[in-house]
Amino acid sequence: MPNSTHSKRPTQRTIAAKVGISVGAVSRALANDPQMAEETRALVHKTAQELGYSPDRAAQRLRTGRTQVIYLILPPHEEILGFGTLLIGGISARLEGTPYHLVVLPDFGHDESAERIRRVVRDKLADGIIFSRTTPDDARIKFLLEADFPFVSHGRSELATPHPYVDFDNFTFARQAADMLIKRGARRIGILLPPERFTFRQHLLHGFMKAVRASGIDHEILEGVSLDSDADTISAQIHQRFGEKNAPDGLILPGDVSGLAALAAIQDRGLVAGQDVQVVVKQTSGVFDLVRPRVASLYEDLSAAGETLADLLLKRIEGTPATDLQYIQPISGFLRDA
Amino acid sequence: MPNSTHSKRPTQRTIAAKVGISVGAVSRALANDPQMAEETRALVHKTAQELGYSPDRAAQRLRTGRTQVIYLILPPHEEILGFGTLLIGGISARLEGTPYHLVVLPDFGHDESAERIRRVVRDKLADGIIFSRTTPDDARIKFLLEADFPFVSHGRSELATPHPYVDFDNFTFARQAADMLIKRGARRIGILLPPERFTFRQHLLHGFMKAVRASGIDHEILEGVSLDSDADTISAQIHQRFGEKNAPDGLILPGDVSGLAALAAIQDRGLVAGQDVQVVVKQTSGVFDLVRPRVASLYEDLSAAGETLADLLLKRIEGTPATDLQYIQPISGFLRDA
DNA sequence: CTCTGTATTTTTAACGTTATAAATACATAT
DNA sequence: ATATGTATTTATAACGTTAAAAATACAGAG
Repeated sequence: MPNSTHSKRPTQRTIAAKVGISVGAVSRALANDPQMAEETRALVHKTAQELGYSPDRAAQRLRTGRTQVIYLILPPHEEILGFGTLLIGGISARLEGTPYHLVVLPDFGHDESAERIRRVVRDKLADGIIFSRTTPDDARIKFLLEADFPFVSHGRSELATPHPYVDFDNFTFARQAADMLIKRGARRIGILLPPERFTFRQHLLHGFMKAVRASGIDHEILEGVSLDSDADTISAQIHQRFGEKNAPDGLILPGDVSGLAALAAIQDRGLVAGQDVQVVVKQTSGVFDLVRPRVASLYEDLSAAGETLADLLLKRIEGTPATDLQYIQPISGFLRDA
Repeated sequence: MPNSTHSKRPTQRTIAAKVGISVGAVSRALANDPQMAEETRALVHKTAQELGYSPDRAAQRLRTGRTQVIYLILPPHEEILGFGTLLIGGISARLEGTPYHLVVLPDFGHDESAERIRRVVRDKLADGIIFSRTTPDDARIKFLLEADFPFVSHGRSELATPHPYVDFDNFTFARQAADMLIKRGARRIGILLPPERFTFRQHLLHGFMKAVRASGIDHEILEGVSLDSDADTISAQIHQRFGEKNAPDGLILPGDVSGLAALAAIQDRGLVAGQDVQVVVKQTSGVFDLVRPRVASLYEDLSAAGETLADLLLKRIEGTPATDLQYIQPISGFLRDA
């Protein structure tokens, strides 16, 4: 007999009985329908408060079709330490005080996130979706646009139809990082990039090339590895590269884990970061404030990104057009190597 | 807008119409009620499949009171890198294939997690709750036991009534860590502990003291800081300690961030970890595989912890008694400093 | 004093599901 | 034939909410 907690929870019916009006009237009073008498509304609100009433989400959802749920699909890869937690923190901060709940679904496997999104839409599991790691021709974005389902992507696409997004300014990051390396006297700079398919690879590359071209500096893109390679692979590859001729003396690492992996490789080679090799990393977690030797780092504020993602999504759900919901997030700060 | 046939989601009514039986019969067939004829059941399942039917969660929830939601309350502090993401990954892995959804709520502010839990219970927002950072006399646990609401805590309490939990074996961690330091020739070992109020502080302390007493080694608990102090504070405090007389030459750091902070302080003092000061850290993220100089580390597998938390919670929801749902998670591996 | 308009409230009818009671069919025992 | 089961299905009601239609009251206009 697990049915111990007998219905002690107040409903609109409870309020209606107490105030002496109909349930429908209570519903509309709580919704602040201007058609209801000011007086009645106040009384209903007061007694609702007294009784500790809170609406039944299931009933609302069944009746209205609005789930009051936001879905967040997390990428399987964590090349950024605490990526998920930071984003979740930001989203939740924005959702605080709204009736929205955040459902989190990590995306194991490869590209099953498309399938997950399909199910969320088909079964109307949420009012809106947030996901990350977009591609220029992102199938998920196409699907969601087609289905006219509210979403905001963390990252851009190159589709003709505009869509809401929040994206870090990776172009400027890469350009500034390259400029920093050059200013410090690097002769040949290298950059580690994300896998080909992701849009932000292009942004990083363009920023990098912009600085490279302006200065005419020797450069390279690290081969055989990407931001998504596991730490050991990155370490090993960079270690090897520094054993070859014409190795770079300046490195751009757009992620916490890859930054650490590169530093480890450099050190294992007997080189000193900041001296023999200039390094600029993109960090989100703050680890590089604690890692020695200190290296220059630029911050991407994922918590703020999360807040903006949620903010734009709520606006999208309320009908704001996509063109007003596109945000490129600036670099939020940087730390000089001591 | 002529639709009605195309975009409408199939319901039990759709199935009933197609098969030619009543809605109630469909419901029971889908539930595999043995009272239903085998034949009918099969037919209903088949057509449900064909129509792409999936039950409406809101309706089920309204009718049955079961939300099919698990709530995870994340601590505000992230002394462990990626704590949230790892735990979420584990929980989600276990929940995969079940009808349960994971709602994540980071706990900003101080101890508002008690308030959040109260609301989850009062408004029946979930079928079960997971939370962490327990105290010996944890108010949340008392409340949930009192309310007879399913939960599993990540961490133990010292309450008389048994409750489900998953807890890392911090006792053994601290004992082994201390033994390692002693074996490496440390003369005075120190440990950084969590704030007083948390249960796992005692476990760490007891493990530490067990090893200390057995060996009679000189020892200390780092003062003026805790695991929850921010990285800068930890760094500064340890830096200062190493400038005083009788400084420890062996350190136990039970967290990623504190480990990094300590290493930074040691290095900033001109000392070498692994040489002048022996260090053992507890890591969950893998960062210490990448940090130089290498230090000894013991792993806490948070992803596995998440899976167990979810597993025990599902069992609890199904009525398994609390005494069968208590798990102390062993150390999952260690990395020797090179 | 009826007519009509306006303000407010009540009634009705769902949303999709499931638990319970009631009904049906058909066999077997009396 | 009537009663008594047994197996299966249907009918009914409800979970709590809200949108739409219908009803009520009461004002001022004619």
